Amino acid sequence: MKKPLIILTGPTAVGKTELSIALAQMVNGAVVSADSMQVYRHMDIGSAKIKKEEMQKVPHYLIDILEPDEEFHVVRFQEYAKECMERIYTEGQIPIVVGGTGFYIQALLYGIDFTEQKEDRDYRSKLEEIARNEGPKMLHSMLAEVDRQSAEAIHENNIKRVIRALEFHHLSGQKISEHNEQERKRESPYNFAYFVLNDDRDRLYERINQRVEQMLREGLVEEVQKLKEMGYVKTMVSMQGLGYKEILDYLEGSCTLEEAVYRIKRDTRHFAKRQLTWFRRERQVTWISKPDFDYNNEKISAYMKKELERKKIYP
RNA sequence: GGAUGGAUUCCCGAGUGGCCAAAGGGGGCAGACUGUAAAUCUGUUGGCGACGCCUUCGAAGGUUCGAAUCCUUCUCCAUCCA
Repeated sequence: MKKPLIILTGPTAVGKTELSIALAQMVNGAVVSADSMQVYRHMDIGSAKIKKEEMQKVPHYLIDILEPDEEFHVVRFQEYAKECMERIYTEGQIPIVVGGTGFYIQALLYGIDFTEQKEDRDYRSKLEEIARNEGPKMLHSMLAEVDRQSAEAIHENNIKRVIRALEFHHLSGQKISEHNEQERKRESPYNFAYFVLNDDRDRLYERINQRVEQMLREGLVEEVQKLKEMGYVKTMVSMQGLGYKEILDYLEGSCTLEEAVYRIKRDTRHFAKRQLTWFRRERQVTWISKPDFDYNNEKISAYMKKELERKKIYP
């Protein structure tokens, strides 16, 4: 018997958080955050983290679990999320995965196997050096030699992914392309509903712009200043988050505040678009277009409930 | 009133007789993605019954086989002189 799982996702700033509480209360759910930035403590404003009082006693997991100098990635997410879900099931609740990181959601939903690997820091930096000194072409042709298929699929300029493919081969002796192909065939071990909340593009972009302004009013600059004082620097994964890297640039004097804000807005819009591209590709998703429900969360909740009943997820 | 510089495709901006539907950047749109994913990367961007045709480079005329590019007049903008 597959266990129930509800996913609520969508592009950034579409209104997931607000809806998640209504949903959780309706089905006796607990929220598992699928967000690569909200895991970090001291990063509240820029990551649009839910506030304690907004939670309304709905349990939330994977928020504020790491310090900003700690590394976080899919594998860790997958591991932690599974643990949280076990606990939620034993409490007799339904896990609701809420967040915008599609890759994380996929890894959890399909239980993709990343095969435990220890890192080989040296090999990696060797590859990075090759890319720097001899150019991405060189690296790409190295990949072509060991894994033709991957080389064809990955553009030579995408150094990060070329390196990962090379690293995968180096560490496991296998081709990542073959591994991926297998993983793609997986069936989800859960009885799930995958909701993607969406809005008209224009409205979404407008909301993003406004939310950035709101963050500024709430003290985004001060938040980043504090992080900077705590010793967190641009190279850390956490500081690569939207809103953080740009304000850091401003605080270091390499651009004006106006420029930083412009870039945050623009890049957040781009990000939202990429998220949408990802969700479009996912199988078995239920799209929820806000205008179809007159922007009324009660109507949306009622629709979700019907879907859950239809799929025998709840009750 | 006079002088000079400018007006280019959604925006900025190159182009100064044919190789120009027009470089480059931005923005938009689309896509990829399996251990950094709020990351990283790719494609596309005047219209169409598309190896061809049609409409675009402030406006109207003109020169030329041929004009975004040269000439004339006009409109608007910027700076300077009165």
